[in-house]
Amino acid sequence: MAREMVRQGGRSARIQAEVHRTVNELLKEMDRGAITVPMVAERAGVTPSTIYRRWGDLSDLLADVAVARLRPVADPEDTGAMRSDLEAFVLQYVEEMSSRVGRQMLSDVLGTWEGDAAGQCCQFTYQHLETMRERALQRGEQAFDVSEAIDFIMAPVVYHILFGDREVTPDYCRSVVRRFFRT
Amino acid sequence: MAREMVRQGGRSARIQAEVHRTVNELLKEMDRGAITVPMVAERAGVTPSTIYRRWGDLSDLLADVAVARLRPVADPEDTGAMRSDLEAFVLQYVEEMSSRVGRQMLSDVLGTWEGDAAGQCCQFTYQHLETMRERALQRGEQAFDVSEAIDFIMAPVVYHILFGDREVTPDYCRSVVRRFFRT
DNA sequence: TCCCTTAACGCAATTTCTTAGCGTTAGGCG
DNA sequence: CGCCTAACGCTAAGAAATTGCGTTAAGGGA
Repeated sequence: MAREMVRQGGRSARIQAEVHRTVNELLKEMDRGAITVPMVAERAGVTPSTIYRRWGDLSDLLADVAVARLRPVADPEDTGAMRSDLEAFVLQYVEEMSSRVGRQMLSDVLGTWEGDAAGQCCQFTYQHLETMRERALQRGEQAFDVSEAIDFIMAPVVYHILFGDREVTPDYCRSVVRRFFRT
Repeated sequence: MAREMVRQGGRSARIQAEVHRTVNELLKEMDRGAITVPMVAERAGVTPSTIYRRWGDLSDLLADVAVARLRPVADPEDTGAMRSDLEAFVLQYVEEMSSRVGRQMLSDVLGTWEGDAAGQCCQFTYQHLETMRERALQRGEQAFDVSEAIDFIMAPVVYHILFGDREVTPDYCRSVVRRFFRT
């Protein structure tokens, strides 16, 4: 579910916003597994059936909220050089994703294939990397390949966040970027 | 849930096996989202309350089944050389994980933190890589670092399976291994 | 501007799933 | 062989999910 709204103004948009806000609020207060649709509905001031009809079920709703939250609001910071741009980006990404809530958002996104949530989030990353690549080109730097940056930088970081097999520290992030430039 | 059984013989073990078998069967027949606890219970010939008590809820059960299925039954094939060992391993891993069911198992494992399912699966990979490393040492090859193999080989492959942003073809797998040895 | 169409919502009844109490069965140990 | 109790089955109560139907209010056209 969470399809694009046919009607995007007024009541429908208000409810969507309110439900999203409520989910984010609950996500901070309690464990993801403790959240239920009726609970969200009551706090948001709507009836459960509204949520079920619009989003399908709880997983789809959570995935939809996650995608909305992961959707970038601005271009990645311009630090003046390609390498520091990449470093800043991955550090911020990890900062957001390795928290409890961030980790849960990731698995919510990966656990559903409604509206291709995973693909969408992936696109956000691609777009950011592409922006950084073009910036590098304009500076006259020897630019990098976006899909290689995914493989060398993003993939390891995401892997360790998801599987929890090692701390994803800032130092580790920097070492990953360093390794990328030694290819 | 899915804790280690206190009693590991007889009825308890029979039920666990039957429930696992049933889940795997259903996973082949229908979409993961269509499966319910009562459905599993009926087919397995047990009451729903047994499943709820033992596994907690559907996600925990699915994660438990996934971990059991991912648990290796044998050491990775010995192909005679380190590089071909790694290639064979990643090819088989991808073969299993990039199917619809495999993809679902992965997200089930990542979507729960009961019994550290994700960590367990990760351990299986580590163990296999470690086996291959030791084999390489015995052959007198210059062995690789296991955690680097994770970052260079497994992470990209898993990333693309999960996010679905590109086909993980055998050619791609081989190119990932090739890249690893050019470090 | 006002009306018409219909997407989206609220309400309520129904169905299905989940939880919990309690008695029963059957491992595992002395 | 018999005791202890983990684990199961049954059942009832509670919560969540689904569905039909009437109502509200976007959005488009006269």
